[in-house]
Amino acid sequence: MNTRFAVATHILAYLAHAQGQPVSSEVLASSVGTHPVVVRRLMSSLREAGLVQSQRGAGGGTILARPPADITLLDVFRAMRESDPDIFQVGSTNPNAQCDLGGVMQATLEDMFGPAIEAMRAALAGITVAQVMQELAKRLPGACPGAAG
Amino acid sequence: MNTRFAVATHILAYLAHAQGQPVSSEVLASSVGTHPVVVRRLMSSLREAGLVQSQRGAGGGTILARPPADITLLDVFRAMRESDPDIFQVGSTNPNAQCDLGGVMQATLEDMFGPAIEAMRAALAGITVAQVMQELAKRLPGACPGAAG
DNA sequence: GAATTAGTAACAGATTTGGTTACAAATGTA
DNA sequence: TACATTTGTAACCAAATCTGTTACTAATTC
Repeated sequence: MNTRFAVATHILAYLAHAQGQPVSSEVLASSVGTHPVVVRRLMSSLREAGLVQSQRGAGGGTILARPPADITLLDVFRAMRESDPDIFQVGSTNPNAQCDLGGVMQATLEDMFGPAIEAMRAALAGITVAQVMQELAKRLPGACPGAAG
Repeated sequence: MNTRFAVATHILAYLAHAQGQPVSSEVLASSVGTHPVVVRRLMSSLREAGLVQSQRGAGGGTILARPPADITLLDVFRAMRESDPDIFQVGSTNPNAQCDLGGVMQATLEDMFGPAIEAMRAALAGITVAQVMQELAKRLPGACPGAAG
């Protein structure tokens, strides 16, 4: 899900840069360096999460559903988690049934992990797509004529 | 790596509970609910990370290489990362070569992710195996006679 | 020398992932 | 209406990964 998260953020930054102009999956795929269907597949998650809106047909494409400053990396992260719901869920295998250490271990780890996960969430929630776009713009001083990628 | 992390922590808590008595991979596997070879495989990482020491032969097994209070979940996390070095590395696919957005995007995301990762690391570093063991003991009031699992 | 235990290679099965093709549905345009 | 464009989605393949397992070697104790 590394790549999914990176690609999703890439896409959102691109859409932010497009300022409301619909962008096709083909253009996005070209920028990201993947197949348009991969982009559309990923877009499904972003759409379900309410981060983007798509329109079919000629001249169609995808736009941001909210201002870039109102979309945080935590939103993106959550959107990606839809299809991968337990990244941070401490996985238990099939522990000894005679004693309940397995279940207790899982619950314990989840509890002890809690603060770590919360810390990460808080940090992610502090970064917006607008910030990512700005940071990108800083590092790409006109290198890509007319497009974010 | 969810399960690997959980199993590793499970093992370390067990070893902490054993208080210096070597524990065989068979016993650990039984507690975790997996195959002894899986345990030994995982133990390789823990050994390389300097968290445990093993001894072959009759009466052999594995013991903690340090006091449980000196082993944090961050240590465990790092040990697991050995074989999975880029969990937090923002993966780039194969972005458009014409403009360098791909590389810039990766670098940017890594930078913006940095604080989030640091926050998580700090939280993990604040939890020791001794604490996990204590927490487990609290929740297992004598349920498992003579062993942690 | 026998028994026990770790270390490790090798393999099978299941799952996941990314890329691809294919096609239906929607939408704008001539 | 007919056509081109674009999304939505299913299906499939190849590659990678992970877990469990077998098998064997090396080390250590008795």
